[in-house]
Amino acid sequence: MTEKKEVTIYDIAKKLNLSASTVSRGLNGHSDIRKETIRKINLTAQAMGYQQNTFARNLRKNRSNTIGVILPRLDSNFQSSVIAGIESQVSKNGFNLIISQSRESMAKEKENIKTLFNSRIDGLLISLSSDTSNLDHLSTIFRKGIPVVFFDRIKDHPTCKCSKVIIDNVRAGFDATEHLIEQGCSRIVYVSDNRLCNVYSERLKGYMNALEQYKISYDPELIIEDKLNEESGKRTVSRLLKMKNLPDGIFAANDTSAVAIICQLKNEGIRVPEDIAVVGFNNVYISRVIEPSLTTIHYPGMEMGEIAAATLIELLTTEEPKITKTVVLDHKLIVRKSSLRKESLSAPHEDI
Amino acid sequence: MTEKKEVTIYDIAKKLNLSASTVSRGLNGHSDIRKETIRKINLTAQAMGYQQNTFARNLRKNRSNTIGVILPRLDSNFQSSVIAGIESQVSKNGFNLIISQSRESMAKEKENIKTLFNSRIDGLLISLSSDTSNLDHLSTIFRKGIPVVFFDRIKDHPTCKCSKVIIDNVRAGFDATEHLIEQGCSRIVYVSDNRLCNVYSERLKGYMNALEQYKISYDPELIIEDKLNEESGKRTVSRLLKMKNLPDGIFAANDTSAVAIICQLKNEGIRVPEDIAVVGFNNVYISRVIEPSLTTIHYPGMEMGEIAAATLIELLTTEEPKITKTVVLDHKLIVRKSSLRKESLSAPHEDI
DNA sequence: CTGAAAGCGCTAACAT
DNA sequence: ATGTTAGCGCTTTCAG
Repeated sequence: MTEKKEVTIYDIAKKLNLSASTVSRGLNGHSDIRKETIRKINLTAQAMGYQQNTFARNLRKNRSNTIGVILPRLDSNFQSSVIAGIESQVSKNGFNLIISQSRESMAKEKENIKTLFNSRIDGLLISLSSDTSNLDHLSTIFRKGIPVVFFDRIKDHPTCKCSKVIIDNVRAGFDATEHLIEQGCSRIVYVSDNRLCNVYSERLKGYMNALEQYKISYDPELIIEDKLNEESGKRTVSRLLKMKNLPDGIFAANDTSAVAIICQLKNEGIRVPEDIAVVGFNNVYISRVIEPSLTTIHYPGMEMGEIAAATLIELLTTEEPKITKTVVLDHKLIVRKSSLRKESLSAPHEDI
Repeated sequence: MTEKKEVTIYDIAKKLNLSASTVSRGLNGHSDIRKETIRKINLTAQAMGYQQNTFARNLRKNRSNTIGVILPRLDSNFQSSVIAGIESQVSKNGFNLIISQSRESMAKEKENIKTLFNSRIDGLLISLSSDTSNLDHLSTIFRKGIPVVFFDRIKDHPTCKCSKVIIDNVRAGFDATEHLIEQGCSRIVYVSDNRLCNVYSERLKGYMNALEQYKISYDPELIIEDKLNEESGKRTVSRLLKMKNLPDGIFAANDTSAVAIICQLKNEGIRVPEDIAVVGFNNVYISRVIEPSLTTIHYPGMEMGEIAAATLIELLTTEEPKITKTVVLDHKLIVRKSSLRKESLSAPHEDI
């Protein structure tokens, strides 16, 4: 209830007839303190209820021991599994974590970066917002030499090379589109958010590659760009309905939009997959709940988080020279009912 | 790229021929510095790229200017809207935020508290995990006199009174159950997580009240306790199927479990709402997507977060005596298809 | 209205 | 293997 005076290393030192520096070294397990002394120090620290003052430590060491994370949204199965992966690595290595979300806005991302910079993070993990057009807002971070690892939504900086953890979005886009083609679709719509964002432009590229490989002509009308959220489904479907030739397949660059689109198609009396087959991206929980269940691309969020964090921590804990790397994780097409028009070809599977 | 020396208040002082203390005061808008001097200080601080060193400031003031948040999960529409509300208040008032999740585990919650305590948070916002049986793990927080505000999942402490932001769960449980009764259900199952948690025990109480008011006899077999997640739906349904009398209504204490239950009921060939009507709780997005759409209880997460944060900040910024309060927000029954057996009585509405 | 000086708690040369 | 000393950058009495 009352704010007692905090126990400091001086209090411990006095009690043990040692100097503060010895106590400090002991507490940090410094190698040139006697084992026995270390034991005594830890014991009395414990007994006296000593709690390290991180402000003093950070002030002195000019390090915060904290890693910042910025990602587009927290309320997503996928992104929160990334967080879980990050957290496990970060706490295992004794770092702290500050998490912030950009809500798909570059302006908010800029604010987040400012806040994290002012908190003096030692390193940054970031997955960019969909409308982030450049990395200028990271300049303070780069200028101060704070290591950055990108995951999922990345962008290259002209001069500052950073490590990245990604999937092969071109290949994934190809796989999704190819699957629709194999299911007999030939007028396939691609729905994405801002193509400034690598994941959307690369999935588009994969889509184009598939069309090309299967000799399907490309119709620019079929490329739709909107927010990929719950509200955009209606808009997208109404655009589709206005086309003279109705499409027979939709590849949506995330599950949320695929689900919203399916809901709206059903409202309009259009059958999925018979009239239009749909494929999403991310394999979030709702993709199994919707009817028909959603065919989608799965990739491992937790693992992505773990690897990104481990990569950053390595950068933070090893000596120079900083060597950067790009890790590409595997993805996988999960076939469910929303795209299955030829049951014979491939049975739906629910293994993930 | 290079780690330049940071600009300090001494650098500013030197440039302006002032003392560091004047600069410090000026930067903090202290009232007894001349307006003109303040302006000059701010201008040159800006020009020199001065960034306050929070470690030094915190060390000196023995305050972190940081608020800690602990909640059960981040990957939930509801809880992330609470976060959004918290964030808006916190940043508006110049505090920082550390967010952590307990993943419905008291052990994890204990760790979170330890971490936040070591980060020397000035105040704590917490929604308890479902299996938190007591507040012993908060003792360090209470002992140091750190203000705590509970929201949603609360528990009373024998001696330390705290402010709370909640809904009337008894009433909400009553409303949900009454609705099922009005729809002709008489064997109504109540599905919840751990009843140590106020929200679940109170919703049960509301359920009991409704049964009593409508003279429906209470059958303890119909009270089911499990985790309320995606996996538990199967278990719950298989328990129901083993009953000699199949129930005709289910009140699930959250939407996730209601959805999982509906999916499994459908798998088993049981019709919703004809055979069994279902009501959930929270009004998350998926409740609108599932077929049939889910009747549920809505309550305002964002507002809950805003009020909780504002309450804490008031505690932090005003002088003693600390006066605590309890804010009860309104909830609302959203009727959708999963419970509608008598269309005449009340049409489904989708206004939220 | 402004300045001088002390000190928050810790770590790291530099001694011994 | 341990002690001495200085200083990280800031705020805040106390003094003018």
